[in-house]
Amino acid sequence: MSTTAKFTVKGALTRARIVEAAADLVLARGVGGTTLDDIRAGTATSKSQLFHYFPDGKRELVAAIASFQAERVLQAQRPFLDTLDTWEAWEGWRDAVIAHYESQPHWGCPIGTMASELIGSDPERAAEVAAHMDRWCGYLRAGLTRMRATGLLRPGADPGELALAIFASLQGGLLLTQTMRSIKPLRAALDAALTALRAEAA
Amino acid sequence: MSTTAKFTVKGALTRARIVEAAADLVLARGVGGTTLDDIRAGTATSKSQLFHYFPDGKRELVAAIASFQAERVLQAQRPFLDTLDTWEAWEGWRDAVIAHYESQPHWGCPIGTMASELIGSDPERAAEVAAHMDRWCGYLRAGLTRMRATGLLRPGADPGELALAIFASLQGGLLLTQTMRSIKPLRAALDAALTALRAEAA
DNA sequence: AGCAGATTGGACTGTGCAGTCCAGAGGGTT
DNA sequence: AACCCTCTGGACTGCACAGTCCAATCTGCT
Repeated sequence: MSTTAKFTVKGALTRARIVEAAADLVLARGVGGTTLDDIRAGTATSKSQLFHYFPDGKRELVAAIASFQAERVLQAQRPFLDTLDTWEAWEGWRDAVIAHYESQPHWGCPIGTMASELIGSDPERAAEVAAHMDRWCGYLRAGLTRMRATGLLRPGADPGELALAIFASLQGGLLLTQTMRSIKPLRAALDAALTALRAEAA
Repeated sequence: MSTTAKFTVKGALTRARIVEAAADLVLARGVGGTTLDDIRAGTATSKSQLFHYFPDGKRELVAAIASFQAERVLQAQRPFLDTLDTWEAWEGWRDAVIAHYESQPHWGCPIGTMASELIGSDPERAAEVAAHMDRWCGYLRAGLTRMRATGLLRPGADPGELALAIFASLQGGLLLTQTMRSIKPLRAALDAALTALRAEAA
């Protein structure tokens, strides 16, 4: 995290370049469908660089990609993500999410897709990815908790369950968006999720 | 489909045995994480049998597994799936879905997981899997269409969008159920989806 | 300048995997 | 019995891939 003494500026730059390009490749072809040689070719680097910056090989690279994608996707939801305690913020968030995924060359959620793929082949990496998803879902829950505290949600509402439900709609919508090659499912899913949320209004 | 003249009874049995065992392996470890040797070992068959019954190799086997899993998962939703035109039927369906996935040794949706994994590495197979998902979603839409016709849903409701939203909740709930190793997300997602559906009541 | 460590190139290794092939056993039809 | 087609066993091939290694170059520091 903070022990960055290992690389020079140039090195850190190269490392970042590798992660970013590799992230796109993995997003398009999946973890299993992307080889180190693909990444090597896509970044104009050599095998030794890959293992210089990621001594643990593909595993470590995959973990770095997951962090990078998580950061990117959370960033796309700012500033709404941090202030999901009004109805307006939720609407804004919904629009930001749709706009972000609509703009991506390849549809589908980088995080959810990786989690789903890795869970069967590399549970440890899958757990790391799942942690990013938890963090993400946590923002939703935090907003809902504040909404209940401020009386926007009825006292009996369960922020944890609601956050899970909304997050599930998001992930499922993205899954369908990917398989159907259309943004429609995501939009329908989020609209329905917010409708369900409104049903918990005070 | 109907041209079953290729195999004897014994052969068809062996083939079915392979598909069923392979389906479990793939469900647990993913397509990319399951090798033909794993399947060979798990079914006590030989390499030549695999290619005898699936001349196109792993691709054909994967397609067969997808069909098998689709059939199995649709079957678990009967009889509700065919009569989703009352509120009671939707409640029953919800319970049947949860009960089915709760009883599975490995959580997660066999179909959705395969679709997500294959889309990056084998688009043709992914399209086949997506077709199964469309069929599935079609049952939901058909029920909603009848509900609108009988006046249970308001005339302005869009059965297609609602079906997509509910199906997305289901798939997303299963994705989270898989990563979080708990049935809770699925239950929360389906409850919210049905709440949103009720909001469209006439 | 000269050293040490960071950085890079690319050939090489070992293995795990899908797919091939052939020889042989089983079983049913005449 | 003789025949043929289905079914089965398992060795073998070829390749793709993750990971290793060493030598060369660059960069910052003194």
